[in-house]
Amino acid sequence: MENFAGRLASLLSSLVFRGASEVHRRPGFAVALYVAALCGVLASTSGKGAGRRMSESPQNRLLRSLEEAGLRTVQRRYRVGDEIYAAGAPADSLYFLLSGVVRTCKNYGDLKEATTALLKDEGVFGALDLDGEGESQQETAEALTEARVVAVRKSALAWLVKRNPEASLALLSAFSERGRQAEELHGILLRREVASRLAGLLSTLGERFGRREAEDEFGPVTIDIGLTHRQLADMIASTREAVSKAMVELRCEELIEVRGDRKIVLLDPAALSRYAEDGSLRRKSQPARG
Amino acid sequence: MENFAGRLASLLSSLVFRGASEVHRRPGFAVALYVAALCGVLASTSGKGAGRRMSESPQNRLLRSLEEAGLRTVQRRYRVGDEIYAAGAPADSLYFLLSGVVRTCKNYGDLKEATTALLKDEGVFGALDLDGEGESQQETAEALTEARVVAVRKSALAWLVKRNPEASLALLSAFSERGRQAEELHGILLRREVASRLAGLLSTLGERFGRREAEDEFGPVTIDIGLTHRQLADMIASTREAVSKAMVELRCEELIEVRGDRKIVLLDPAALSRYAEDGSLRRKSQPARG
DNA sequence: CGCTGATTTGAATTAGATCAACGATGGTGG
DNA sequence: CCACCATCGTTGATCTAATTCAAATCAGCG
Repeated sequence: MENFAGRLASLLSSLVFRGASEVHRRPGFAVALYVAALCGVLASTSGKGAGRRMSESPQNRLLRSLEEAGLRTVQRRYRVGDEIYAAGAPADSLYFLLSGVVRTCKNYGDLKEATTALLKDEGVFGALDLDGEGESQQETAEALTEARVVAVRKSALAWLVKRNPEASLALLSAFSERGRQAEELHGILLRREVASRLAGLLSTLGERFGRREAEDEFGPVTIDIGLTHRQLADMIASTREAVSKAMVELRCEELIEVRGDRKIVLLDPAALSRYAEDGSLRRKSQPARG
Repeated sequence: MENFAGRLASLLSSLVFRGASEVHRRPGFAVALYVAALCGVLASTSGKGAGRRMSESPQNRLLRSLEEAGLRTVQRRYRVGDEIYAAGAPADSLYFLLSGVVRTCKNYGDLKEATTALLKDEGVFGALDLDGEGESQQETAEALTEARVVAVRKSALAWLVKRNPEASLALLSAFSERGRQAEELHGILLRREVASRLAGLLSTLGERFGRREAEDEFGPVTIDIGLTHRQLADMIASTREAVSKAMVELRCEELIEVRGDRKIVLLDPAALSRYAEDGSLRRKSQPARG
């Protein structure tokens, strides 16, 4: 397979010509590169392993590349409520979520805080760039459940990106996934009524954190994380009380249901997202327009 | 300089080992790579040119890499109001703005539309990923002024990323810049009062499109694009009328001024952004708290 | 058991969307 | 050049929806 030869060639050439100048700045990297080359070779000679890698998530491929390059990464475990980083902390690393749920939130107005992103089991967070070394985090990240997180220094990622094209693609993919999610939240915030925003939020939470009750494609979906009304409110720019009232409304419409352990069940995801679009269900059956 | 040797080595190795397998799929690419290698070498031997390149914007470096690789890119000019792509169009390309102002907007609820991004003279737009080839655009993009735009097929970018590490960094940088902007807009949308959201919006528009009146660091800033109240309203999830009233309020507070040609002048950018944070200026001098 | 924090409900208040009307502006076509 | 029309900016009145304030219930936890 040319894949094998290609990887070997590019890794070696980087090593010989470019890595050399890095050696005095980053002792140990030259060795790491040799290791990387060897690992790459060994991995791709095992046909089955290579095949499985193709179906791996981009993030896993990226992290594996880091390991293979022997770059030091810090994996850490957090418990419920633990702070991963606070606003103002140096933004010199990116964080990759391996398992658990993490949320990032922005503080503003001195006492208000707003959840800006919610990640589960995968995804990158931290200031999403590779250059802003000197800057500081704009938001706070905390674990909502037990979580395993890998912190990678941006300089290490930049180094890897320059040498490993697969890693570049993986990182780009991680960035764009986050972009997609941000856009989705943005769309939700544009709705005027609280109930609409809430419906939209629950709808996308269902898509991302949902667990289907049955194998039924359109059946009920349970949102698998416990969220307080306060947290929901923080995501849709509203208040606890308003969320509480909106929940009643959605329950009356039989769009959702709240289980004993506070988890939310979307009874009819499709109708819920329609509700979010239309602002409400005032006109139930008016498909014909114009 | 090792830079020169490194580039040559990595380009050639890609060509020999990896490029070979691409040839039958993409005729002409092998030749492109030779050209790229040559251009790279020639460019970096000219000391001054290499120096200038370092200070080039990442986007320019990226586009230059594309040219150097001989990849076909489509540059197009648009006039005021022209549509660059519509929602639903195939999302197989990314668009790089060279000059002019472009806005992207989302339509929802059948007749409402919301501006999701505003770009000037540079920046990437279109669905920001390299993989979603089969998908379609979720938003519409249109030129607000005369604009020059380069459309690049995602497949070409992916191809380039795999071979040119500099391009990867440039693309990552472009993505993260958009991410930053999206986050900023997100933060603005979270404020409750229209006047606050408007102040926040004008504040960031000032940073991005502003022109200082004097060399004074904190002096007035003029927003260099003409925006109607309707367009402002579309960015902060509000209405023309509400924007009109909020503008009066900001004018009374002497935070902004509207010039004859409708351009908005931020009289005190710092105070304006404070206004956005606090929700208002009710307490003018209450720095001590607790 | 008495905390604390989450949820729920209600009443009062206010912000903003909606509706309507008018002058100003700017572009179009005769 | 002017009549015409569409859009823009502005203002006021009205009405809905959401925030705010207040208070009661409930749940988990040390």
